[in-house]
Amino acid sequence: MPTLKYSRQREAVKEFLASRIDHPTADTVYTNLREKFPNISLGTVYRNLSLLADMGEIIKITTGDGADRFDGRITPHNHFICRKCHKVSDLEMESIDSILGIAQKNFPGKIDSHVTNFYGICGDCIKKP
Amino acid sequence: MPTLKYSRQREAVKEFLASRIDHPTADTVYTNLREKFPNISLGTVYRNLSLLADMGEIIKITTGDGADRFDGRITPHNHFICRKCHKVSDLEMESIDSILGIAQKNFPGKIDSHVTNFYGICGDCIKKP
DNA sequence: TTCGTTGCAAATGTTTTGCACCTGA
DNA sequence: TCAGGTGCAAAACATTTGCAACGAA
Repeated sequence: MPTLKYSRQREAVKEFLASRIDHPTADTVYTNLREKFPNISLGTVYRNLSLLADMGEIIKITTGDGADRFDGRITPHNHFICRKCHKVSDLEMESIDSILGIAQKNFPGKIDSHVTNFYGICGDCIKKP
Repeated sequence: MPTLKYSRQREAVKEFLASRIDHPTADTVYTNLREKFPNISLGTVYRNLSLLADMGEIIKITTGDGADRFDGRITPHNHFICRKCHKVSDLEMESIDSILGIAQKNFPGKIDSHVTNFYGICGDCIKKP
């Protein structure tokens, strides 16, 4: 692996994600960064998102519903995806990492992590008709 | 929603998935069904996979690693994805649905389900260098 | 100077869709 | 008959990549 070099664009991607509590797609990151870097390209955004995710400085969220989303919050937490408005929310909940032990029983490989996404109707959508 | 009509192709898609314990992609389904239906199109395969998944007769698995996969087994279970060979396996484990209650605490919406994928190194890859 | 990074555009891989024809009920 | 299903090809998306120019160390 090559040594990373500083880049304004990469810093801006990270900073932008840290400033948001929603979970932007690559395209949203791109659109917003264009204000500060009018010439930034989508390829650069994808390259940096991928690098940052590999380094563990951001989290990539795959919902299976359109484009991947990215999260600047890296403390362990889970996500909720609304079936109606497709919004992704952070869940404030106690750790469920004990499910790793449950899954590991009788399994011949080595399980080291899990990704759990919860689904349902979000608080906002419940109120609407 | 329109009334479904019988179709040989849809039956064959369902039957093919029921016959496999791995978790084929749409393209794998397509390639295999071509033996029985030389003119079947990828579009038809996708349309039927999508229909069957909506009806709950098969499960769509999004791993975030290449194409989606499909599972003909619909009894509740979880999946393991190997970081090395990217194989998807069924996990035989006790229910972890109690995490729904944990997630629901302090959450304003209505959580009705979860998808949990486990990651690590599978039994086969552990043996290899 | 060196080598990672960027912008641009083209390419890739996956999935969806428009349309004319076919088929089950 | 008629609404749903199919094959084919084109389109739509999301993401990746080749390359020449740029910029940090």
